[in-house]
Amino acid sequence: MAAHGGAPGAKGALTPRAEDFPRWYQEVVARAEMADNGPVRGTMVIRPWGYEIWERLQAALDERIKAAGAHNAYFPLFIPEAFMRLEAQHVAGFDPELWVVTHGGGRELEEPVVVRPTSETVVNHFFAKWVQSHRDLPLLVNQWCNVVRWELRPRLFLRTTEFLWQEGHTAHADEAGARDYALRILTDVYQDAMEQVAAVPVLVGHKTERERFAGAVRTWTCEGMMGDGKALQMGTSHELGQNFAQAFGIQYSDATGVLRHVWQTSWGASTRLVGALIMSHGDDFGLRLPPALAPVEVVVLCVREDDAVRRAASALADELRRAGRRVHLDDRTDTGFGRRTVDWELKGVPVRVEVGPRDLAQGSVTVVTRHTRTKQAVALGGVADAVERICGRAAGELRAEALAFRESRTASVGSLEEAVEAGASGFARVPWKAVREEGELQLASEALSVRCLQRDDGGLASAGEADDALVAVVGRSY
RNA sequence: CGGGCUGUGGCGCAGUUUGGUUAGCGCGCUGCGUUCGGGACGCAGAGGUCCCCGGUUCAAAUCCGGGCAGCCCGACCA
Repeated sequence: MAAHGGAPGAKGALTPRAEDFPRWYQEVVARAEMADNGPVRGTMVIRPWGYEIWERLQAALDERIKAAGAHNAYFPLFIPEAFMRLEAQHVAGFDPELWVVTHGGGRELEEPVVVRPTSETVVNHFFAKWVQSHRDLPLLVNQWCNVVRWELRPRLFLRTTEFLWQEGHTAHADEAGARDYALRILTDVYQDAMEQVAAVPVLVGHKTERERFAGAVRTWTCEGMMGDGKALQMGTSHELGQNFAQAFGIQYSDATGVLRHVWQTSWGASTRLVGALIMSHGDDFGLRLPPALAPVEVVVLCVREDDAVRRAASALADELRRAGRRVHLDDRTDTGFGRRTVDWELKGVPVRVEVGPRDLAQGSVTVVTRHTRTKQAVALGGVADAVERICGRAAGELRAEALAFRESRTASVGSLEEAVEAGASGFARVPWKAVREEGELQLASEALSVRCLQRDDGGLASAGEADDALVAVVGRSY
């Protein structure tokens, strides 16, 4: 680690990741002031530091979703229970997770109302109304909202009863149109935002029948590896075929006047991504944020109470702001220097500029890079450049580190037995032929699952390509 | 829903076995002062239905009965 590391084992330090990863995670969430448990079991209060990170992720996704041609809309929280029952697999998939409102206005409702676990059904109810002609297609809609699902074992950001997400719903004239769009969302929206913005490398592929979304014909997924070697599903894009179109009667007249059912997709990514960020990049000192997602990119810290220090720090903060950075000036005099540095480190602020009398005597300041925890003396005139350089490199370095970690924990094997062994600490790449449905059952008994199927070179299967030629990525998961 | 464990200031815990004054400790919080180059220190404070209900007893955080809640591990999920 860095030569200037904090006192190891200092009271109040985080539990080391290697000692107890889940505990480390909880402590980071609490002490970086990202979230709290809500009063109703499984609910989550997202605090400003966590929410601002989400807002930046959201902006990155929203921008890409719009670039893919979809428009935002909003559908209601409440869904008639009858809607949920229209598509058989969908019902079966979600039934155990539903929250149902039975009372309103002090009376029992004649027809219970479901709190949306996803909006598939309401959206399609309206698609049936809006789609009449081939000229109405493709219809590309996205919504940002909360959804609610019964959860047995909640964990902040990763799995909560209520969470925030984006759900896209589209209708296309033909199968290829739907399929291409689902893939476009997977790679151009999800994979790109995760790798380029969140700096989390992901594997892309499709789910096995067992892991597929209820009602989909194919589920595409982005899977990341967290700091403990477990997989996290970070975004999914579904080809729905005509399942919902038939259940909801979504039809259009084609150019020859023939009535046809549409082909559809749906896709979602949630606040779980905040958890992915924590677990991918965090270290024993707390969060490490890629600058693009950091609520504060640079904190300018006065080492001690001193007029010259304060003036210099304030001037530097202004200069950095003018350079377009999100800057916070920490000139608190009621909290010790050590405490303040540790707090900013916990929160993952990418760059710390420490201004003290000793620095100023040299005409310089101390610039600290969070993700490497390295310090350097920088001349006052060169601070903006130094910050620019660090922020420019941080995401790439975090991504490379995460990728190297994933590769160090990934083994290519030939048999199910070997996959079980390798999957315990990371990912096992094993021919799907060696697994299949029977193998999946055995994996489940070892707390493992097939995270996705992909080509040996990491590429996506093409239309009509048999799973037999593909590789299964096996691992533990969240 | 099966197995294990725990409920004590905001958080983490001790005390319960063997009932006994005013229920402690660490962190956090408030005030004052000294501090401040990697989680500072002193002094003075605030903060409690000991999960709930009932029972035993002169006396219950502690013993008994019943309830409730939460955590961890297994079957489902973004």
